[in-house]
Amino acid sequence: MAESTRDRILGAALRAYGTDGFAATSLDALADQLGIRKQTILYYFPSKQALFEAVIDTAAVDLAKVFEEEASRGLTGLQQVEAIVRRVFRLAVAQPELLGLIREVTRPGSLSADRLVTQVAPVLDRARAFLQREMDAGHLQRSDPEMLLLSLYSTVVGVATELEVQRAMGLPPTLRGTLARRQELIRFLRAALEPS
Amino acid sequence: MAESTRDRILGAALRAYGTDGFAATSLDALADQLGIRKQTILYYFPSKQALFEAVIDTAAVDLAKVFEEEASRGLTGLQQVEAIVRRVFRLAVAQPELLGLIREVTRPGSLSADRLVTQVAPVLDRARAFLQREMDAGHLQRSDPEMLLLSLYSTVVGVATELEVQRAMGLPPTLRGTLARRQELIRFLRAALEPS
DNA sequence: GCATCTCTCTACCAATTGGTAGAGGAGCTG
DNA sequence: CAGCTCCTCTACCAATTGGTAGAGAGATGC
Repeated sequence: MAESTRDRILGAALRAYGTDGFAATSLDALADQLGIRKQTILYYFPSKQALFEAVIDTAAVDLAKVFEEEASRGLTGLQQVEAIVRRVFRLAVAQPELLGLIREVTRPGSLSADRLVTQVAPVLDRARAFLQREMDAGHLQRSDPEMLLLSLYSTVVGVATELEVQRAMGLPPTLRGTLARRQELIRFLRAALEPS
Repeated sequence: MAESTRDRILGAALRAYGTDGFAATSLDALADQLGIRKQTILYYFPSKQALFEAVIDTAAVDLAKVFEEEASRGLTGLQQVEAIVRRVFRLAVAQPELLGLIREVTRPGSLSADRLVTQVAPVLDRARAFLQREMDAGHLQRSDPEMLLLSLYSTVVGVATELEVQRAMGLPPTLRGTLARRQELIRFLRAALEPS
């Protein structure tokens, strides 16, 4: 069965909001892109805001699934961290708009941040518990797991999504360049996390 | 002498663009905020886009000055890195909209990224040279300076600006919380950069 | 065959958008 | 005083915005 209209709208909206941002994307532009009328969008989603929230919800589910999947392999210490980093990079290449949406939603003062955040909270809890456990087991250098998690988040998402900054530094936006960056990031993280 | 109208406009625009984003900020809203008419803004800046570019230009100058100032103290290795981190955090507290603007401008696919980026390029060059030099001198763990710089950038700016993610993790957005985060980040970076 | 439900459309609308044209006041210069 | 520049304003405008009302087409159920 072909993709339903509703799903096509959600997909296009995710791409647009995750790339150009919510405010910069009009319903008309979205509809044009899909070859439908704006009123069709408003049939499925009662308002632009409601569409945004639906996009966030589906993105949250997708993200949670990705991480849940990657975390349930039972790896330990740095191996698990590396696996997650690789997964995030795969996501950044395959679905950059998903990480772009996170960036959009987590803008300081965002009203919709809670919506994403409460749905991803279990993933964060799990991650924090993992870090704590691995520190206790001596597999990772000991520090505050909450703040370490924040540092990890910033570093990984930043390196995976800061394409313009990378261009500014003269780093090529090619697949090969991305993989090199991933490799270097893993080295950086290993140095920071390996128990001394 | 009181602040000129032009400067007041630039200041309000920086705050608005750096917080709500370019697309979400109308000239009318900006004018209301300043107690003037939109046409006064258009007298000083021929278009909304031109205003944005002027904001970027002044922000670039400010940013370059901040880093230039902090880099000219002749510190070495981790001390210099720490000093910069502290400075970025001071900026994040005193002028969050400046870092917010960076975030806005460096959005993937941004058309104005070049404008900021070419002006800050000398700072990046200097930073890269510094890292290279310090690695050669054995003050920092050896790695690719370009990619290390990207990791550093992502981590520092992320930890300093990802307020919503921090709230999501239950980290308090207080000054004390921010300082604790800075401290933890420095520890993280020290672990990653200290020569073994 | 008829009614109902689901979906997409045309036709509008009021509000807001960025931008133009030009009036008019304040202050300086001759 | 006359003329000029600098600045801020009022008065508009066309285009775009998110959203409403409701027609019509196709499938489904009785």
